[in-house]
Amino acid sequence: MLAAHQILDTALALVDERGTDALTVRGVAAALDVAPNALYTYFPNRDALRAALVEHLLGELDGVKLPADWPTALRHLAGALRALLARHPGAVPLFVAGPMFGPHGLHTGERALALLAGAGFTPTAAARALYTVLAYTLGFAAMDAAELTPGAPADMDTRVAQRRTAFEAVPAADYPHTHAAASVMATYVTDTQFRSGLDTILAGLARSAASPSR
Amino acid sequence: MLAAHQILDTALALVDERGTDALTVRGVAAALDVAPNALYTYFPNRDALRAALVEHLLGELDGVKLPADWPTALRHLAGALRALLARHPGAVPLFVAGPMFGPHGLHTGERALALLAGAGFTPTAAARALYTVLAYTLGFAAMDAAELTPGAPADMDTRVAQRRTAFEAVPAADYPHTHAAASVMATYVTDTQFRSGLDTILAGLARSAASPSR
DNA sequence: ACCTGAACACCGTTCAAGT
DNA sequence: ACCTGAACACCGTTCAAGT
Repeated sequence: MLAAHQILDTALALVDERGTDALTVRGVAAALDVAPNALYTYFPNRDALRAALVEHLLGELDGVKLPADWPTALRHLAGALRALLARHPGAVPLFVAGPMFGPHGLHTGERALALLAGAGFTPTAAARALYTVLAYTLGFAAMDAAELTPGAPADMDTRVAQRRTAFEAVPAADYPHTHAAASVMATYVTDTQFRSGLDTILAGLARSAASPSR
Repeated sequence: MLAAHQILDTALALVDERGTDALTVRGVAAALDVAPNALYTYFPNRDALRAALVEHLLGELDGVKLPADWPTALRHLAGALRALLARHPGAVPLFVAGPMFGPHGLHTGERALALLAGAGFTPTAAARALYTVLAYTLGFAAMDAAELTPGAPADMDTRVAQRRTAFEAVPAADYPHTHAAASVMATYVTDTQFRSGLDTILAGLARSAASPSR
């Protein structure tokens, strides 16, 4: 007999190995040696399966520790989400299309809001801060995932080399600044770039946290 | 006889009217009263058509004026991108999956980098700043677009009302902070929230722009 | 070069039937 | 309740053929 978690595990394996498009009802069913329509006992349709997979992955964030120091906590949270999406690039389009606000998403969000409230943020400021960090993290992960070919080798050296090749192909005559900056950007390990942007946001938040409007 | 721009116009109309999934080779061909495979004269495959549509839309950013004051310029640029994506929510997944670095994307990027260089940013700092703003804008637009149903009424009053209903459904007992913040967030016109996050980023950038590392 | 008809290997989903 | 066989209306793409 099947079980919902088996279906989700198989779906995740397919997405990780062969990319977003491999997540098909028929493909998952075949991997489970089952008729395609067998899955409809557990999920009403394909989108429900996708949403359940997102929800399943968001569960990993439940274990993230959130220290009382709010910038550190937001760094941990955003870092964990980014790491999660980086581990499953094929799942990123599902997150983008989807329900960040299921039970697990709400639970993590609630923890973050509670933490910010404890740090002196008003409910409004806390919600805005969290939303900003979330949008940045999701957007960054999306651009990151878009660069990865479905079943390609994703080790950092290879990626940096590929980025360099791609960026150096930009004609320096037409795009001088792009060419100059691109040769540097290729060497940025993506983690470094992610933290840089996140630190910028946290610095901005700290500034308004020091003002009366917080 | 067909033309590439006709195909793209039709594809865009389909995406706008019926959502991302309506962008199919056969659907576009049918809308043009043409056999499905006729499109292969102009695009080698479906992904090329999608990429061309993204590129076509990015062309709208060429007209964005970038004043010398860099925070204002970044506000204009990010605002124009967000407005573009808000006008075509069904196209957002294409941007996310896709090639922000075609000719039009490069051109706009180059203009932004030149502007930041003129404001005293090093190539490295300029590239990082632009990437951060881009990630935030794309992530925000993605979450925004995910909320919209394919052919639903998208006027602001309706959306706020729907958001309120959705957020108020969150049980206050389990998620007190979420519930409290959510009732406020529902009333945020999305533009206000977008500018709030963007201002946070710009404030963070201004801080590092004042330091020697810029 | 540009378009069509026909075909291939896929999709998601439904329905009736079996256990 | 859980699964299957068969069918439906779709996909993207290719190939040979026509103009």
